Amino acid sequence: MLLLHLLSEGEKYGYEVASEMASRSEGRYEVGDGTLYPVFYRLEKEGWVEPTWRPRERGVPRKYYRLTDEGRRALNEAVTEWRSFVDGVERILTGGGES
Amino acid sequence: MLLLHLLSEGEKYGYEVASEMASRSEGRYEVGDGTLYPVFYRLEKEGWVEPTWRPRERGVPRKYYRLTDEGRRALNEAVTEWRSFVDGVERILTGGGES
DNA sequence: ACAGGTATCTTGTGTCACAAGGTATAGGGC
DNA sequence: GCCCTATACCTTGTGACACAAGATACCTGT
Repeated sequence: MLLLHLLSEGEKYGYEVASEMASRSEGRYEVGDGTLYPVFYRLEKEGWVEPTWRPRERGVPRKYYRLTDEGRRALNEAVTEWRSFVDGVERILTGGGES
Repeated sequence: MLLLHLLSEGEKYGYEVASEMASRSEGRYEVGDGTLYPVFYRLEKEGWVEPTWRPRERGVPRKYYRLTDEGRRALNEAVTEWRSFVDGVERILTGGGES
């Protein structure tokens, strides 16, 4: 979901997303690349993102991912589901418990 | 965390907790017993809960779990961590993204 | 030359949620 | 008496996944 969201801001490549996750979360969500790339593959398999290799004059080529329309739908759905989940947990957590 | 919280309301047994999860969440978190019991074992191994077998005049005996002081500390810590996590996700989710 | 940052990918490990199956007791319907 | 359902506990196997570690390759600064 977070990956899809970051891509909704525009085409990005893996390393960039990883850096953004780390900086935006102030170092609390340092997702390693060994975790990141498999997630991209899953999203691609679902048809939610589309990769494009962009060679550069200098440096190794970058694989940019673009969010598809399907992906945007999936993102909205995922966010709704996430918020519902959080609400549910909070309802159990605040329901009658003392501590 | 949810298990610990439910036990913080008083000694409970497995089947009871599963039912409460389902009813409180209005059927959205139906955790099966094949999931539940292993969780109890993990909590017990950490010293956060303590089981007591209570035989009944009728029916199979029930295994009640009680939250320890250690468990109460762990619960508070887990809730704090959970809220921090949710805040972090929300920060990424609302930070500059259009949809 | 070499160290460190950029950039992608693969493999192996351990954890865990869940489904499915097993055991046992009790009550209700036929 | 017999089956079905509900209660109540437990175990095993499967599949998914997060993560660490390692591999490859290019570029920059010292």
